[in-house]
Amino acid sequence: MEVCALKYDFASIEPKWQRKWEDAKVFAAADKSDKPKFYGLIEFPYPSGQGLHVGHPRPFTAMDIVTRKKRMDGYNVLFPIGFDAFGLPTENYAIKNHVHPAVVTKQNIANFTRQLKMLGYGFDWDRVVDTTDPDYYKWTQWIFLQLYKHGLAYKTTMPVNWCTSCKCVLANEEVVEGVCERCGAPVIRKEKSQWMLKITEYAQRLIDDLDDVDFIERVKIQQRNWIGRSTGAEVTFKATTGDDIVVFTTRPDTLFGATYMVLSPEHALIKKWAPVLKNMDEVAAYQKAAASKSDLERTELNKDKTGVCLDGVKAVNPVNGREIPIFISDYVLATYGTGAIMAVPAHDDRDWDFAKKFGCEIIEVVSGGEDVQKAAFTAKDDTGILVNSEFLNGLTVKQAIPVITRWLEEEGIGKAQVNYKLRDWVFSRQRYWGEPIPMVWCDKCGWQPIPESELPLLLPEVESYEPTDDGESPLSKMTEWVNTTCPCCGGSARRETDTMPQWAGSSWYFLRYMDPRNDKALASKEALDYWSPVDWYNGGMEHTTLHLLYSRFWHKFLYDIGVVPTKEPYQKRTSHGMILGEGGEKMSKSRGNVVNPDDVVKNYGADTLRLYIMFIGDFEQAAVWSDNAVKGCKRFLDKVWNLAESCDPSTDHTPANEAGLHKTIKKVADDIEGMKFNTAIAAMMTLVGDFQKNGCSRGDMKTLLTILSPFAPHICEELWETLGGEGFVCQQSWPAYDASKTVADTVQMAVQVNGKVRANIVVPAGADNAAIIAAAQADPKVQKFTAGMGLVKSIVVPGRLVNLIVKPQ
RNA sequence: GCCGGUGUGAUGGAAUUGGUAGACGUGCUUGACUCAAAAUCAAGUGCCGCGAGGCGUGCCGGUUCGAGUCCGGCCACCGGCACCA
Repeated sequence: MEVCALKYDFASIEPKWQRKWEDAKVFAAADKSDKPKFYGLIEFPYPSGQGLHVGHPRPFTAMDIVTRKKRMDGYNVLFPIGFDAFGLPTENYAIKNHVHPAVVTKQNIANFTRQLKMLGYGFDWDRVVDTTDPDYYKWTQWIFLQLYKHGLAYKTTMPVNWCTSCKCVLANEEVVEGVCERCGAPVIRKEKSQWMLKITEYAQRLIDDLDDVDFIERVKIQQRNWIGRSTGAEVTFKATTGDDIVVFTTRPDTLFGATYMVLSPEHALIKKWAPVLKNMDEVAAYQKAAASKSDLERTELNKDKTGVCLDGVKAVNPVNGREIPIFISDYVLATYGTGAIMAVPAHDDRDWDFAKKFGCEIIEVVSGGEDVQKAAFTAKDDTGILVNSEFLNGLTVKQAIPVITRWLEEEGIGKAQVNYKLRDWVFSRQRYWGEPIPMVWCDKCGWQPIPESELPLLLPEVESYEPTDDGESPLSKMTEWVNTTCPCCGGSARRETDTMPQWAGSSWYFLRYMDPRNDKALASKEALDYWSPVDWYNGGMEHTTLHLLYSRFWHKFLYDIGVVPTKEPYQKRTSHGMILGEGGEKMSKSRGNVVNPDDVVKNYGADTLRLYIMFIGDFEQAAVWSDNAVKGCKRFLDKVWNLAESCDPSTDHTPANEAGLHKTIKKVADDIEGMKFNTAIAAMMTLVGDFQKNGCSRGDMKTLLTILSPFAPHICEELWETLGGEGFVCQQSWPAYDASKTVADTVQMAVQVNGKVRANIVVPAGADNAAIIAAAQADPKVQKFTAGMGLVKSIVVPGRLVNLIVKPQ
């Protein structure tokens, strides 16, 4: 990166104003104010050892611009920052370098703080939170206890991801395409006892309340898909052993076409049936094979259906009394619905594949498709008509579903049912660097929460941060910490040694900002009432189904127990595109295309970096970093600097600039609100071009500095001071926009003949259509195309164009 | 397979939502300044054509006085989910 000749000394100007802002506390939010409040939020960063990369400044600068504008509009603004500092990379670094993770975290936060201040963000630095601070995680633990007390936290044995090489449990996010993210070894499922949070209890509300918030549509869609609601029916089949087999189906209308059943390999009935199954050896072998399969083997790589038919038990189809075979197969998941299905091969692709392989009967019950012996007919709309289904015959699919559902209810063999793909949240990690789960196991009393008065439950010092060979948390080796007394009976008991996942601290941090030093509550009622909800939250799409969903869940719970005043935490959610390295690839150390903000600031200054990162393209789309294009923004700031030096101090008014100035005031304001930062900057570049042509007054310049200041705050403060402006430019009011000032005397209009542009004419503003058409027809270039033709029709779009439709006479 | 998104000059991207396609930036060309270079300033820059003019927003068709924008049918790339019954 080459260094341009210095036009202005950003290296001394920028720190100067950062110091002045901090000394004057211009960005501190007031706890009480007559002004309306505005709470702008960005996702707090994970303080990694690498420091900020250029991906961070995109959302940060955007929200900094928005909040600086809101202050100028007269709002009491809360724009906070903090650090989401628990997590694996820090722990791994600590293991490798034999440093305490807390020490590493402290260093990293210091470096991030330096970089964030270097970029001139208007954060309220008095409200910084750090999720690893005991004064903070005390309340994370407190929320967990409330969840437990309300029956939303429970411990259960369930299959988890297990890395065969690291011998440790992995979070879903740590499993990439079926292998361990760290070592590349295959990941299998292993039964382990885990703390779980009942997010599923909130599934419907998490869908419904999306209607009340202003989230960009793709976020809503992705959340709805992730929760995955489907409606259908539960139907009970009788087995020949007398047992009930309950299935979930979205297509109860196809019940007459159910020719076999499939249970997941883990289904509880199989154990019960073991004595009567003639091929139990084969069944057990299949179960074992399925259990040791990785997710990858079980899904993507394994399109071929496998399974075993149970020999000795059959099921009875309740609608027609027919005996049908029962299989086990791993294409039926234990964790969805009831873990059992009725198979309708004529109208389900998966069942059809299975039926073909295992020779099951395929009976058409919905007509309207191709031959069901050749392919399944799956249309759910009104194109299909029920056949071979007795009392359903002749109905469409849509009509048949309520009829059969009512029938099932009347017969007592089924009911309408809703299912969700969303699973409960696995909340345990066998790791050191996380919040200890404040629970105690007593052999007599079972799991007991520790008393709230004992919070925070501090993370103890340990010798080694590595998980044990059998995948237990490092805390399990701390016998003097683990061994404790039962809060219930006073007998000896053991502490939970698992810690919380990284998502815990980030699920409520925005509440702590409202009242960050409170030691009586996670935040005071007054602060929560005043600041809630977050007015505008911008963050990455990658957090849509994890952080964003988790924090909405916790917030709804806190609302239910009367802690927070709103059902939803965030009123508005937007999302930015990624910054890619040169060549259009993701920035990564291995590709060597990482851009360090420190270098850019050193060479061009923070204002140039801020401006460029906002000018780079559509905020919501991915954008490719270009060292070259940064220069354009530097040149623009140099021009602004030169103009301020050469502007006419004797006047505050230049008639030639008036219309452009007012148009730009409006354009920039609208574009900030609509996150179209790139076109806002383009408009200011155009205005500066006009200033260069027309000359400009000191007043013109001061107005420009005011609207440019949210984008490039340091240079604007400096020039504001030079031009004799009062106070800080960032504390000025946004300039008033006067629409009447933008009206010109004449307008240019395009003239089309038969839809093609042939000329441009200038007409007085407000000319009537007849005059415009006459002027158009009088233009020599137009006459060339209308000579000898008759005017059939004319269309006038005021201020834009006139279209003459002509035909040979 | 399902759900989203995107496709416009050499290039990053604009286009008041149906009204002059290519704003603004980069790059490139030419000129000024300079011994020279950088920086800066000025002019030019979608394609074909000397010109008049013609052609152009992934492809094919449609609606309209008028389509990048709307409708129908394809193609390509990106992101998310994925045996969810």
